[in-house]
Amino acid sequence: MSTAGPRPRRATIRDVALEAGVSRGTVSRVLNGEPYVSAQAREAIERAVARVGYVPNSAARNLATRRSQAIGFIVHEPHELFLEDPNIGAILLGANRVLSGSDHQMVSLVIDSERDSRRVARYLSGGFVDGAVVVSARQDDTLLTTIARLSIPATLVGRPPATSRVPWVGIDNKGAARAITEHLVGTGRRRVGMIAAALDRDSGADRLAGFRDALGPAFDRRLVVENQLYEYTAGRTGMIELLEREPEVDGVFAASDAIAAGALDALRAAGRRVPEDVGVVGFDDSSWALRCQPLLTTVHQPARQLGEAAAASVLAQLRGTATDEPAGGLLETHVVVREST
Amino acid sequence: MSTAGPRPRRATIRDVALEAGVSRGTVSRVLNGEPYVSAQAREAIERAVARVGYVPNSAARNLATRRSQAIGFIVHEPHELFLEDPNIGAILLGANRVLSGSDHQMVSLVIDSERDSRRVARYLSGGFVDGAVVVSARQDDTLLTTIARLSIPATLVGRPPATSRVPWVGIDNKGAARAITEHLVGTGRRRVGMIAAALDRDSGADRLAGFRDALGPAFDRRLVVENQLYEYTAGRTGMIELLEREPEVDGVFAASDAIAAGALDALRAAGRRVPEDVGVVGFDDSSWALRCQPLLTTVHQPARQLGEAAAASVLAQLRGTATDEPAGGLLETHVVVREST
DNA sequence: GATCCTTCTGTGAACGGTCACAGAAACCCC
DNA sequence: GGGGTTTCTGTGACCGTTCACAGAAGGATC
Repeated sequence: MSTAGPRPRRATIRDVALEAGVSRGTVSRVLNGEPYVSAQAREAIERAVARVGYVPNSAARNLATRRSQAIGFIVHEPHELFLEDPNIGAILLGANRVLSGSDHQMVSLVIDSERDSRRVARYLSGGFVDGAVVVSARQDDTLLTTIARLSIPATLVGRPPATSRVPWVGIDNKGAARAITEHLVGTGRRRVGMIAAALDRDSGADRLAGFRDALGPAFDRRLVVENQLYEYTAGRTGMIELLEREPEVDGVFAASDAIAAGALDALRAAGRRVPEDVGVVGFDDSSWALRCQPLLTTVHQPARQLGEAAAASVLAQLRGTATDEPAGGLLETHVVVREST
Repeated sequence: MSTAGPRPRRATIRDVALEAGVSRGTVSRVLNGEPYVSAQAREAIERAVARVGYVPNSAARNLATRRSQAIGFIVHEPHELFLEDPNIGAILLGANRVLSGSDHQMVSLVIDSERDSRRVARYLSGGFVDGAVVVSARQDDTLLTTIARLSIPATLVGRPPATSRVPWVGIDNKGAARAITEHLVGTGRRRVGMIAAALDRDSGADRLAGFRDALGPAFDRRLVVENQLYEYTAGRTGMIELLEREPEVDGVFAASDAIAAGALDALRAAGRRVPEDVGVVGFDDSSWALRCQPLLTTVHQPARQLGEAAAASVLAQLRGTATDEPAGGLLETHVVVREST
């Protein structure tokens, strides 16, 4: 297939008007479902649209309305994780469902470097999107500053820094972490460790805080292994590290299901039985949890609903119907007991 | 949709012209890096751009140039798989790399129902994208018809139906399947089965054909279990089914790594040792392969490069520099021997 | 029958860029 | 100094919509 050639000119609103014997204005009104159009004109226009194969030109509409009908879905994670993490995936699906339901296009943007960050900032300023859902922003994210400066309607998934006034949706990571740690301790574990991750984000920091809370005086800093990311390999190496530091460990709270899966494999390789020798719990209740052997006890997090809520919040801001509480909404979590404890 | 509130008016090309004391035309030329602009004017304009905080308006540019600077990335799979399948993810990353490198925005579109299909068709006709990369189209896909009708530059990942003249990139699924089956047989297996999937697509059908080829007269239809999708659970149930049909089975070709991972878990649950009792091979060399215990022998597929090649092909079509061979390019694959055989 | 709604329609001016064209300025060569 | 390039600049038309405004037609009310 060679030359792009001049694409065949497509039918415009004028062609439709001509064909239907009315004016552009009337056609526009029909297209946008406005009242005050006679049934007769409406019908003629609909027939004309079909006959000339008219499709609205979005660029022209965007220019005239100064809106793009697109919402950015911004993820601040390495590209790989964006695809691997089922949690982010579920949030994305939820957001997409709500957005496409209200005739908005979702545009995914991944930030994985300083360069990406600038590119995305430029993209946001360029009027490509009317609003944005921001996932896993860091506490010190420059993106949040950009958004505030441009006053683009945006909603965060996860708790923003205290100083920020951006709306958000999230879960009570601290409370949930406390709950699942208490469950773990409740199965009679004495030496409980944690494979933590992403401490530069609210989710990571809060999960560690909840863990510490639950253990109280029994908390031992030595039994906490820290990682950058919520990922499988971090679980594997983290577990090996933990076994070295404390061979007697009999309980592990992994900061995510993927980490737990890695930890389970490391434990198996080390000849420990789960749950007999060591109890393991995760966080997320993502597809990893059901892929584990044994099936993972974890915190169910309503990831899809988080995406839906965030998208709905952005749309509400766009319509100007946002309730005026800048604070965020917390969605419910609960502990799901399976076979690993 | 009610009032969105008047966003603060942003600087336009006219403001820049005024500020720099030149005309719109000259500003436009500088912005697009055209020659024939004096150093003096160029400098004044660059300063003015910074001073007024000018950002080009894409809708206006798109309208005038009749281009959108966006390329669709269309995946015809269930939403879940889109996120779970690391193979698709790698293709996506490759495509994105090439596209963002040449200043195009990639827009992902997932088709998961007849309704989605229509929505995407409308999207394509709406001039939202200048071209498209299409992944995992079915053999009878109506999408291909739409693309042909609109004559949108597009490239398929995977071999299209014989009748279609759309450019494509892919791998030799049949040859690769034959090669890995031969490897499996070469380790002394006598009763070799296959967990096949996605037979309605070229990849699935070709992998089965290659398997059949390799076995020759030893091929036994009874030892082929069929599934809809390339997914973990299909591997698990497929393996159980296979063990029921033929308890003596000592070799398994899984149509994807995810399927192989499921098969491995089912084999472990059934008390079979891998590779001692049963040899297992997969396909893709995705992140699943390294997550398996034992590590999976598989076919390495250059997924990322497939994405890059497909994107490059679309861009070439857009520029009109496409070589005039409508046929596709085959990328190399090779067998990676690890621990499971 | 004059007045006032309500319903419906057409028109011109944006929206913010690009592009072709015309013309000015500078340079070169005889 | 006249003619021909080459380099640089400004202008008006256009891309395909929406939107505000003006005005026509018809019905109800006095």
